[in-house]
Amino acid sequence: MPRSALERAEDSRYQQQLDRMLAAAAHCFNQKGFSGTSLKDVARRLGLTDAALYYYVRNKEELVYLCYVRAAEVGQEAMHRAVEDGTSGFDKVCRYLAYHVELMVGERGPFAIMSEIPALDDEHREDVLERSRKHSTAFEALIEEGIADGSIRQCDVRMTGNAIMGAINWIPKWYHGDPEVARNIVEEFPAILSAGLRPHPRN
Amino acid sequence: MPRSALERAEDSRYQQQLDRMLAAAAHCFNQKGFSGTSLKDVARRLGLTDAALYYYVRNKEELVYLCYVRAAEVGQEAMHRAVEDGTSGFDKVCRYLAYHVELMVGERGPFAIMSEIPALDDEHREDVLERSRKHSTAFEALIEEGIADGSIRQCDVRMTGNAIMGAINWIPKWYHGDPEVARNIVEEFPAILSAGLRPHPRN
DNA sequence: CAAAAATTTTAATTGCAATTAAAATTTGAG
DNA sequence: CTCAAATTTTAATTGCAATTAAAATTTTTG
Repeated sequence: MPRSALERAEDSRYQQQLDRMLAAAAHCFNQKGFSGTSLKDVARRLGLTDAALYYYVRNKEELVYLCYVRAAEVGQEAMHRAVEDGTSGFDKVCRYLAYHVELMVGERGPFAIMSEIPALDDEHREDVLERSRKHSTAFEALIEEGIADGSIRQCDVRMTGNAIMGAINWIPKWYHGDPEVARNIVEEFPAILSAGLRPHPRN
Repeated sequence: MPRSALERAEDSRYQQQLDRMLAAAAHCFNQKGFSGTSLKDVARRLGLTDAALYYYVRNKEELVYLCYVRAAEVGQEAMHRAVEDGTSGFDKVCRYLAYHVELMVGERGPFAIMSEIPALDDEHREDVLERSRKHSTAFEALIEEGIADGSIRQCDVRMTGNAIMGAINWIPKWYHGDPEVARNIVEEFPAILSAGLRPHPRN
C-alpha cells in the first residue's frame, strides 16, 4: 500500500518512479492530447500496467494535477534564479527567459502544457491557478523594476506579461524533443521575447 | 435527418444554428477544458438537449474539429486582409496582428484554443495541421518580406514566428470575455508583439 | 536466508458520457 | 390550413477507459 507523505518524501525509489511517471504522462498529454491519452498509454511508456499507476496517484485527475505542479515548479525555479542572479529589471527578465526555456527543453522534461486546468478538482485547480498567478505577478514585477530603473521602456505591464508568458507556455505545442530545435529555442527565444522591451535609444 | 453538404451551404437556419453551436462549444472548451465539458454542457448553453447536437455533427470529435476549423479560418482571414492592405513587411505583420486579435475578441467569438488537435481523427487532424502549417508559413513569409525590404531586422524567422504565434494562440487561456480586457488586447498586443522586430536605428 | 514491506499484476467491475432510434414537435411552403 | 420536411426530445443502450480488490511478485531488512 502507498505510504504516508512524510515517508514518501525521503524515499527515493518511490519518488523517482513517480517522477518518471509524470514525465511519461506529460509526454503523452503533449503528443496525443489529454482526452487522447489513457492511463494505459502512460503505463506502456513505463513498461507497467495501467493499474500500477494507482500505486502512485489516486486517479487520473491527480496525475494531471501533479504534472501541472511539476511544470509550475520549473517556472518558479527559473524565476527565483533570475531574481538572484540578475542586475537590472531587463537583465532579470532575460535571465528568467533563458533559465525557463533551458529547463523546458532540458533533460528534466517534458512538461505538460496546462490545457486542462479547468477540469481539475476544486482544491487542485485553485492550487495550480494560485501558482500561475504568483508566477505572472513575479514576472510583472520584473518588468516594473525594469521600467523603474530605465532598462525597460514604458509599456502595459499586464499585457506585455501575458504576451511573453503565452509565447513560453505555447512551446510544448510545437517542440517535440528535437535537439536541433531545442538548441534554437535556447539561443533565440530569450532575445526575441525581450527585444521589444528596450527603451528607444534617443537620437 | 441532416441534409447534404450542398443543401446546407445555402440553408441559413441550419448554418446559423451550427455556428451558434460552435461558439457555445468553444466557450465551454475554453472555460471548463475539453475533458471537463460534456455535450450536455454545450447543449444547455443553447437551450437544447444533448441529443439535438447530433443533428448537426456526427459526434463530439467532429464538433471539436469544426471549432478548430472556425478558429483557423479567422486567422486565415486576418492574414489575407493584412496581405491585401499592408505596405511593407513590417506593416503587414502589424496589420495581421491587429486584425487577428480584433477578430479573436470580437462578436464572432469565442474561438477554441487548439489543445486537442492530436486527439482528432486522422483526416481531421491532418486538415487542421495543414491549415496551421500554412498559416505559420504565411506569417513567416511576412517576416521575410520585412527583412528583405528593411522594415524588419535580421532574425531567426522560424523562432520569431513561433514566439509571436504562441502569444496569440494563448490568448483564449486568459481572455474570458471581459470587454475592458478586450480593448486592452486590441490596443496593446499588436504593438507589443511587433516591437522587437524593428531594425536597430543606427546612431 | 527468512519474513515483512513495497510494488506490480490479474481480473473484474463500474460509472459516466457518448451515441442511437424512434417518437414528438415545430417550421415553412404553397 | 395542411402537409411535408426539418428540428428536437425522450428514452434506451453501449462502450470504453477509469477504477478497485485481491493475489502474485519483487525488493528490502535484519
